[in-house]
Order: sequence, then C-alpha cells, then structure tokens
Amino acid sequence: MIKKFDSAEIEKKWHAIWKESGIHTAGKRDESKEKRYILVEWPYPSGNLHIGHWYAFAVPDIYVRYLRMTGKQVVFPMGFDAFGLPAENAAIKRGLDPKAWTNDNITYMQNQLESMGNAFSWDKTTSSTDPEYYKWTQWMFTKFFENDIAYRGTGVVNWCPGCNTVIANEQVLADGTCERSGDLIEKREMPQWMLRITKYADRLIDDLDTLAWPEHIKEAQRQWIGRSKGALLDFTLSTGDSVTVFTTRPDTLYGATYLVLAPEHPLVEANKASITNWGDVAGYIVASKQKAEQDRLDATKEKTGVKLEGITAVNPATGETIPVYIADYVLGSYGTGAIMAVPAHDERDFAFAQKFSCLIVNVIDSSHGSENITGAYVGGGTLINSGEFDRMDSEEAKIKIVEKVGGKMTSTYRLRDWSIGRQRYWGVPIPIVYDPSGKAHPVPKEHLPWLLPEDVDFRPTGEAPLAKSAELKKRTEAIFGAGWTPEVETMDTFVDSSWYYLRYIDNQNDEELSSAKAQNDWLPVDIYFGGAEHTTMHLLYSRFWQKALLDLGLAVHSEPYKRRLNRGLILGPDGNKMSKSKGNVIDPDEQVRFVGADAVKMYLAFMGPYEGNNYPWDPGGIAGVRRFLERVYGLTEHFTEVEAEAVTRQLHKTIEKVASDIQEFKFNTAISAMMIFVNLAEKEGISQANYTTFLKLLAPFAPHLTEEIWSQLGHTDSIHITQFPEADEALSADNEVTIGVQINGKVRGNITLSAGATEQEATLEARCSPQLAKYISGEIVKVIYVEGRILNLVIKGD
RNA sequence: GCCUCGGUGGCGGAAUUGGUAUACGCGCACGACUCAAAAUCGUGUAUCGCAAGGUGUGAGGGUUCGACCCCCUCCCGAGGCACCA
Repeated sequence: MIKKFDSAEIEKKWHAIWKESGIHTAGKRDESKEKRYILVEWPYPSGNLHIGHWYAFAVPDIYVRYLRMTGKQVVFPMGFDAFGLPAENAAIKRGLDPKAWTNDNITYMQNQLESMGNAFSWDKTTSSTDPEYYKWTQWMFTKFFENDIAYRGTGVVNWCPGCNTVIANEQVLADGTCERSGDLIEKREMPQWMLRITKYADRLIDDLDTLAWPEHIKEAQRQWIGRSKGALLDFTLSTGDSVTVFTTRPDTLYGATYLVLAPEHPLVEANKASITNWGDVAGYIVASKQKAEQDRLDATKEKTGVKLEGITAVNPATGETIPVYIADYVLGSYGTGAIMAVPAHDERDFAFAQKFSCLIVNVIDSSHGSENITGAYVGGGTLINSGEFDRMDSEEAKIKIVEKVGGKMTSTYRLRDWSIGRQRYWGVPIPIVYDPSGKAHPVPKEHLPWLLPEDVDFRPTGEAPLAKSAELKKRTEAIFGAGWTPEVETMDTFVDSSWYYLRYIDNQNDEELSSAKAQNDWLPVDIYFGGAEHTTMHLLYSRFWQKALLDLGLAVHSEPYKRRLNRGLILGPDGNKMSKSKGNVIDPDEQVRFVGADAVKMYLAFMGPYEGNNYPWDPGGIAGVRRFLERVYGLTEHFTEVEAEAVTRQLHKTIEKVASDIQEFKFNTAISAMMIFVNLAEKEGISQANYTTFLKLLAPFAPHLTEEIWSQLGHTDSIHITQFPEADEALSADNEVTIGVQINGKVRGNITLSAGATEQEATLEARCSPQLAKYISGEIVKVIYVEGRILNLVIKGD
C-alpha cells in the first residue's frame, strides 16, 4: 500500500501538541455554554488495550468532539476500576505486590489510552484504588450503616468456590454459575454485610419511566426487580399458629383448597410435635435442601411434596378445614414462603392437586365451564362459588375479599438485598470495628481512609485475608482500645463503580465526596456508553446508590444517567468472540501501526450503528477506510479555482447528514455520506473553501489527519476548536429532482422535474415520457403525487 | 413458557420512518497502467430471462393508490427472566 501520509508521525506530533495546549481539558464549568457529561465505563487496568477498549472509547469520542465543535462544554472523563481479582491473582501466582502491579498497569494503560488520541478530560480522572477515592467509598458506607441502609445480616448466601468468596445474587448466572469464574455456586448460611437495595425496589422500577433508556434495558431491570402486586392473607393452623401467605389473586380465595409451605418455612420445624408423619416430612426437607444446592434447573419440574398429617388449616373466607402440605415448588426466599393453593386457577397448583388428588373448586366463571376441568383457568372474570361475592368482577373482588378477611394489599419482589462483603484482599476494607462485646461501630471520618493493610498473606483459603494482618489489629486497638477488633472483609468491586461518575467531576475535593455545586454543574450524565453485561448489575447498583445518597442529602439528582446506550461486541474475523485460544484476536496496536489511529477508529464506527449489534472484524474493511483517508488527503491535488455547483450542493447535504447522524449515533451512515462526497469531489474538483469545510466535518472522525492537513493549509489554531459547519438550505436544495412513477402501484419508470413542480406538471411529464407511454393507455382515475418522492397514476383497468 | 430486540445481496450494512429496496464499504469479475506483480484507477455486480418482461426484504394472510416499514398468524436467531404464588 502506497501511503500518502505517515500516520505514526502525524499522531506523535499532535499528541504532544494537544497535551501541551490542554485542549481536551474540561476545566471549570463555563456557564455561557451548555454542559454535556459523556461517560464511558471505566476500564480495569489489565495492562493492555484490546480492540474492545477502542470500540468503547474511540467511537464515543466522535460524539464528544462533535459536541465541542458545536459549542458545548463537554466533560469526558476516564479513570480506572482497579480493585479486583486479577491483581490478587497476579500477586498469588507471581509473588508481586498487588498495589505496585496495579499502579504500573495504570501508568502503562494511561499512555496507551492517550495514544488513541481521544479527547479525554484527563483533569477529571480518578481510580477506585486511590485512597483519596476509597476514603469516600468508606465514608458513604458508614453513612449507610448509620442510616440502616447497610446492615449485618445472616442468611443464605451464594458462595463461589472458584473465587473463594461470597457473591451477590446479580453475579450468579442463570445456570447457577459464577459470573466471573464460571464455577457452580453453593448456598451457604453465614453472616453478611448487606445493602438494603430492596427498600428502593419501587423507586427503582417507577423511576425507569423518567429515563430515556432503551426499552429492553428498562424491561430487564423491571424483571430483575420482579415486583408483583398482591395481598397478604392470614390462615389459622389447627395448632393455633397463623400462617401468612402472599397471593396475587386474593379474588380466588374461595377456591383455596389447601395450603403449601416451603420446606424451609419456620412453622414446619416449629410444629414438629403435631406432625404425625414427621419422618417423611424431615426426609423431604433434607432432600429439597440438596436439590437446591445442585441443579435446580431440572427441566422435568414434576411437582413433589408431603402432606403434613396431623395439621390442618382454615380457609378464612369459607371457614372450611383444608389440608397443609410442604412442597419445594414454594420457595422460602420469595413472598412469605407460604401459599394458598387455588388449583382451579393456578397451573402449578393444578398440577400438584392432580398428583395429590386435592379438591379443585372453580371460583371464576370461565369459558371451559366448571364441570370438566382439564387445566387451570388463570384469567380474570366473574366470580362463582364465592358466597356474597358471586357475580362480582375479579378485579373488584380482590380488594373486597382482602377487606373481608382482614388481609393487606402489598407488593413483593424478586430482588434480594445486595451482599457486598468479600473474603478477599484487593478491595476496599469495610470500615467497621467491633467493640469487645462484638458490637459493630463505623470507623469515624477522621480515621478514613481506613487503609488496606499490606502485611497480608492473600492466598485464598476461604477465610478473609485481612484476618491475618497484625498491622490492622494493632491499628484498631491503638485507636479504639484493647479488645476492639477490625472487620476483615473487603467490599464487592461493584461498590467502587457505583459512584465514580460523582467523583470524576469533583476529584480534587478533600471536604466532600462530590459537592452540590459540581453535581449541579455537571450531572446527570447525559449519555452513558457501555456494555450489555451491566444491565442488571452495575446499572441497577449505581441507580440505587444515587437514590440512597439523595435520601441522605448527599446527592442532588434522583437518577445518575439520563440516557444509556449499550454497544455490541467486536468479534474475530471468523465471527466468533475473540479469544487467545481461538487465535482470532485483533491487536489494536498492530492495526494502528498498519493504518493509523484514525482509520482504526473510523473503521469501528463504520461497521454499523453503535447500538446493540456485534460485528465481525473485516481486514478488508479497515483497508477500505484507510483508502478513503488517502483520498481525502489526495483531494488537495484536485483543487479548482471555481466552485462546482454540484459539489457545493453535495457538501451542504453532507453537512446535514453528518450532523444528524452523529446525534443519533449512526456514525456508519455519516461516514458513508462523506465517502459519497469525496467520490464526487474527486471527479468534479473542489475549491479550497469547500475542502476546508469538509475537513471540519471529518475532524471528529479523523482527528489526527484533519489536524495535520489543517495546519498544512496554513492554519495556526486547532481544527478541533473551530465551529462545526452548518448546512445552508439554500445551497443544499436541488433545483431538479428525479422521482419514480408508479402505474397502479408498480414502478414503471422515472421523470425529472424542476423542484417544487405541481401535480399537473408531474402528470404531464409522465404522459410525455415514451418510457411510460405504453402503460398509460386507459383513463387516469386517480393521481397520487408526493412532491419530490413519487407519482402514482391509477389507470382504469380493462 | 413469559419479556425485549432482530431476520434485507457472497459479507458489514443503507432505505429521508408508508413513497424509485439493496446507498456506502468489503469481496468478486473484467479492463487500464506494468516485462510481471503489488498498489492505484475505470467498469460491472439481487435474481430468473437472449430479450420484452417477471420475481424479490424469514413464511403466509391483511390494510393501502403504494408495505422492509402498519395489523394478524406462524417460523428462525440473539439477549433477559423463569416452579416468583
């Protein structure tokens, strides 16, 4: 490939100049301009940039540069999410210091990131591992602790044997494996630090309506939170105990012919003495516990259970005595762990009732009739067999029946509280100390950051590594007194990334985590670009975090991210996910050496719309983009004194197209429009004035090359601080237009009309066209004319 | 099973949101330049047909003067949720 310009040289030159002049600095808020906060997910500093980083950062950079050229003040920060397992594993494997390893990587990766030539606001950077950052992570935790948002809970947790630590529900995949290590998760009962995200469940669902997010992301969050509205109803057992059930269908109470408790329901064990078949029951409980630990995804889903002999319950509506079962299709962790079974109107209850020959009473009038029930009717309708509520509509009956039996309308959620304690080393220490009686106290602000001790053997044993730190023990006793002990767990790294957008914009603040002024200046984030894998984890956690801060008066807004865009993946040339083992990994550094940073960036933008799709890397495709840039450079050889009218018109059309496409993140079609323009300009020649305008259009896409040509043309300022061109409609308008002509809805040819031609003129033109004449034999009964688009003549058929 | 997206040439994808389907790029074919190749440039490239003309946006219906676009019934793919009461 003959190269007209040397991209490596150009890039090096301009990186130095840009750094020196600080043109990418966000600086102080300038009220004369509109603000934009553009956020990309901060990377883990693994030590090498891969093509995914380029896709994640270089393509949004087009948008950022465009915004700056249209007069917006843009903050586009970059930082590092640097706590987590890789550093710890490197330390274990190679005996390195995780801190030194991480800091080296950050330095190295910062250089790599700068070599991309992105317009990052490096004055707003931060890192989760910086004590000045995690000091605030810890401080917020103590505030949460004082306000009952953080608490020490005991319960069944997800234990990952691969990571040797507890993980949160969100980090368990659908097949029951760990999101990070892929190991099968075990359920363990142990004390845990939790955040009360469930308290925010309603707001997390309801506020989704205020966000300009893609529907699929909102829907995934709604489903993850899993709100169902229903009622709590009390049933009395023959032992005198009261069982509360949750139901979404209180209107079917008269059809509740038995009760089912989860095997782990406390009332089962409590009523051991009254249960005459305790042997069977105990056996079932043990069996179901084992089942829960192994593959609960058993597809057969055959209903199992055991009747509690010796115990009955009373249906509070009918007053009738009904049997009580335990069955593992009722989950201890959802609702109240107990249900009223209405086999006529619930499929699971129906299946169970069939197997155990339970009574089935139809209480909703349905099309299948009440005599020959072949399945559950789960819809609404008119009530029957329901005493005083007969003939009432089921929706109305819900409230009335709950009232009658003294129940309570409520909602339950699938969402569980967020367990954040990790039995690992490389994370933020949980800033809690225990007094000699074992009571937990937050570490006061003056002792923050509560530093991560360094005298630790961090090989994972399942026990928290910090327990082995003599320094931490000593520190705790020195500050708080003899007999006081430190908490030894560290925080889930999702905590670190739940609030970094707040710190970026006030990263020098020693007094506050993020001042109200900084938040008012910059937040909310206008667009958050990121990966689809964070839909139900990071995005949910940080929305929760923001709301919790809002309630404590520490945040100004109720939502952190106004708009969200999930980008897809760059696949290997073979269409598979890139991986070393498949040998299909594209090294961005190599690509940059070959075609230059601008071509790599533009190729990534050209592959397709930025939202959603995965794209295979095409080695030919990137060469095509480089070819385009060569032609742009070569256009200087096609300068003409006089402006060709067609070129000027096309230029203004291109301006319109590029500007609107960038705003919709359709960088691919913006680039294609510029290619069309260059094709024409090569043929027709181009004036220097038009060329200069075109360079500005291209500047956000190819920042290095355009800057170089710009300076070669004699400019001393940067092209990136010039005004983005505005389209002149008078210049972009066509004076002639070719439209299609349909005869009875079928395209039969086209005609060329002057702009703004009337229907009569268009029809006349069509009649005169020899190409169309043979189709217009009969009488024209109808004419549809859409100016500039189409003429459709409806001819009377023969 | 439920929810949310998708399905257009050999490939990535366009289509002014109901108005000439396949823009732009890749690939391929042929040609020019060259001793030759690479690079570059030019021409062609949905499909059937010699042509006239026909057929085409996962399948089948519908609405409309006109449907990739709207409606109905399916099929296929991706992602999310799933014994959630």
